Amino acid sequence: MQTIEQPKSLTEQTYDILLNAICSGEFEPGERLNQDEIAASLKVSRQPVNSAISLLKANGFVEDTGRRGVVASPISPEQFLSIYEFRSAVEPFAIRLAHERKPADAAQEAEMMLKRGWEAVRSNDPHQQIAVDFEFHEMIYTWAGNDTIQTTMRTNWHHIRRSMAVVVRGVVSADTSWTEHSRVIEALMQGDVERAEDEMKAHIDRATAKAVARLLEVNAAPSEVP
Amino acid sequence: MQTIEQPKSLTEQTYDILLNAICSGEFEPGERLNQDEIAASLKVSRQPVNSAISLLKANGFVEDTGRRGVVASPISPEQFLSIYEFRSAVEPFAIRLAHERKPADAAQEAEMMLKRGWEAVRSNDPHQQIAVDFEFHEMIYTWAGNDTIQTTMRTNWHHIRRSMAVVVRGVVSADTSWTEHSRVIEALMQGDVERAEDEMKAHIDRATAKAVARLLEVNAAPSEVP
DNA sequence: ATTAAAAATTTCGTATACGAAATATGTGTT
DNA sequence: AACACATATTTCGTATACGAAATTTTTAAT
Repeated sequence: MQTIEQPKSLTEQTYDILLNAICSGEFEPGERLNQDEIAASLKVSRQPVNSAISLLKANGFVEDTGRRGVVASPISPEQFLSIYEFRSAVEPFAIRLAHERKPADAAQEAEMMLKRGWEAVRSNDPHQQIAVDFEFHEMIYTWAGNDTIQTTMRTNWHHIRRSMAVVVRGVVSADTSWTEHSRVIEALMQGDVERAEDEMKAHIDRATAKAVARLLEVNAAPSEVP
Repeated sequence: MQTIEQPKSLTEQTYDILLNAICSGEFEPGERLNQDEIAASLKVSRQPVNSAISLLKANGFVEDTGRRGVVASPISPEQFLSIYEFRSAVEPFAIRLAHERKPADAAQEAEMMLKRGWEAVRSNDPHQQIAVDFEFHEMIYTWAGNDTIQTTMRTNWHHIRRSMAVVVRGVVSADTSWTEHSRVIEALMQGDVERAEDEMKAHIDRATAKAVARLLEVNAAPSEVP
């Protein structure tokens, strides 16, 4: 399943840079992406920029407007919710698989991860918190040994990250999140799959609830008129 | 969530054509994709071909070889299994959502779909059977009203289709499949979610078992020596 | 006849060029 | 001033061009 490690092409590098720019909010939802400007600022030709934009479009990070060019996709609460809903089924399933397949040193790995999680909480850096949060869940996916889960969730995560960065501006109560992560790991290490699944389900549901609350809060706030 | 309908660009058209060529087995696993040849045969320049290949790479249908260019990805039983495993969690979940959200005319729609399914079985055309099978499941995803499920599954389905066409060569006992589909719908229409979920789970598990059996059968057959 | 090195060819990634459609600017009319 | 229409400019998608790396073919040496 692993591909040969190639030095990244300009197209891929451009994709990574643009994806990050979109997810971090440098491009606001609805903002147009000008190929010439991007090419100039990255000091590449328009060719890799154009290709990268096709990739972004395929993954839903930009979209056509019916006019010229593309814009960073508007963030829809619907999409955000659909991802969380999706996770509420997939994450507990990943736990079940992880229970069956986790490696011998899973406990140590988990301990280190939880430590890093709490460090991130203390750091008060939202970007750091979002990053480590994903690493925690990715660790579970890896234990689950199912490549489809891993690939699928990685793309979804970028969408979540974007919503967090752009709409919610910051992570949603990272401290309670890591308490919940700990509970999941505890149950999993004790071999109690049912409880581990339930804890994960509860974790996702609580995260959803909080995220939705923030979303409504932000949407309720009056937006400036141009 | 729906994007504005644009007349498809050459890049997108090329992507669709190549994806289909790969999934139908016109390009065998491991076979190289020559950009010049493809461009010439489609009567376009190499530019859209190059872009399309980037898209295929991102979705795992072709991969780098460490040498020049890309090849149609080898089909790994692992990937095939990982998709089925994934489905065994997602499909029952889609049923649960569909139960809550299916439209008023779901019953009629289902009836027509089942009818088409049986027609496909009678037709004895594997391509037709694979296509209608997907349509059935896609109908459920649509009822489920979760765009992430729909998008994710569409890509996965191409991978499944490819395995079917290239490795398994034909659909796996389509007739029992539609008996199972009928059972799912019956339970769903009676409002018995639990049973509908179980039937769907059983359906996927049986499909997996059959596909795996075919896979082993094919792999066991001695391959010709060059 | 093998093998090694050199030269020629292929083929990719990326840059540049071009035409068309979309958008912006200007000009004239009322 | 407000609008209609013409003209200029921008910007995209795609074609073509170019340089470099990979691959094949040729040539030369043992």
